[in-house]
Amino acid sequence: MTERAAAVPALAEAFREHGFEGASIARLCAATGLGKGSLYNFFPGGKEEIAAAVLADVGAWFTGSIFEPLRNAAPGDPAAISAMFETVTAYFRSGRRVCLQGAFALGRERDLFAETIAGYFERWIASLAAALRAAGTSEPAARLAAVEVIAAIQGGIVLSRALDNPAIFLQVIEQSRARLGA
Amino acid sequence: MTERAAAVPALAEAFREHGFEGASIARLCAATGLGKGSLYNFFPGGKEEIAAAVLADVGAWFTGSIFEPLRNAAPGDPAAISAMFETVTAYFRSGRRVCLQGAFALGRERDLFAETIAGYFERWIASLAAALRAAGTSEPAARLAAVEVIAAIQGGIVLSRALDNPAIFLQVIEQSRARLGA
DNA sequence: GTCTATACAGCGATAGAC
DNA sequence: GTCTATCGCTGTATAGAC
Repeated sequence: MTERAAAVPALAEAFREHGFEGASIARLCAATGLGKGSLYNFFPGGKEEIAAAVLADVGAWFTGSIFEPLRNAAPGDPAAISAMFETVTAYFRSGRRVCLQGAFALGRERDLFAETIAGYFERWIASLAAALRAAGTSEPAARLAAVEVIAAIQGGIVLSRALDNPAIFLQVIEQSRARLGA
Repeated sequence: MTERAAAVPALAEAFREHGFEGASIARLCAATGLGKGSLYNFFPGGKEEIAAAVLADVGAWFTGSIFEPLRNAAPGDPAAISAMFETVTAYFRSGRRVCLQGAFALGRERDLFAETIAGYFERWIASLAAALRAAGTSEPAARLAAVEVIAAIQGGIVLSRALDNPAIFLQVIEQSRARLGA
């Protein structure tokens, strides 16, 4: 693993905590332990390239840990969907941890990374819809349900952070899970 | 007092479009047509006082236009809940317009305005739950459903902006509405 | 009360020593 | 490659003229 790749998780966390604008180069250096020289050596494109690398890394993690397992769901078995809820709950720390793509979607940064953000959610929707079809849901209903569940997850993060109460996130997850019979 | 209050809607829109950090004093001046001198005259506390005034104004609008109508819901009649969905859809422009309290909840600004943000969502949850009870939902189920619906609205904004597709917001609204029988 | 000028800190980014 | 120094700019906020 290159040093560049090794720094990405810490960079991601800094963006999650401070947002795109709030994550200054100085803070990114502090978060990684790298000097400005090293950071610009790894990411000549500066902050925008750093954020792009972070989004790509997070997207790859979701693909491997969530989207692909959903696509490989066994017919008639909701286990893959149930696993998604557990993985998502752990990843977002019951709503304490922000979804980078979701947070960026609410700000000006959305325009900078529009395709990346849209692709992330499109892949999530498509793979969850595929798992729902495998579990027995009809074609049009599967995509509608997938959109509803992912919106619930995003809203659960917003609401649990707003109320500073992770139980809200867990409640929303359980409601979605029950709705899907997973 | 009057001129100060008159500037607040434009200030709110600037915060919605640029976020708390991105809404610089210069941009707030441009958005209102006021000079820096006037802005600091109206809001001696600077940006933080401006944002607080904006949050208070938005909160008051929601109280009068959404929370109170929900609380005044006629027993057995879901019309007030139905009206909420329509008002919310218009206010958030089918997800094109960001929820200030929701967006702030995802960033560092949350800590600055924690009580205000929490109060906004608490009042929304409580008044929607009251309307659901009036419409015939049992006590514990009403609050659970209220949380779920408000999370869906917030997530619908995130998702429709991420996919740059207002139809996503409208779909989520319709699903919530159908679920509540409104 | 509103303007312009300005103070001072922090920003992203670059240059040059090593 | 990594450091420090620094550039040019913009940020918030204030001071003082009018």
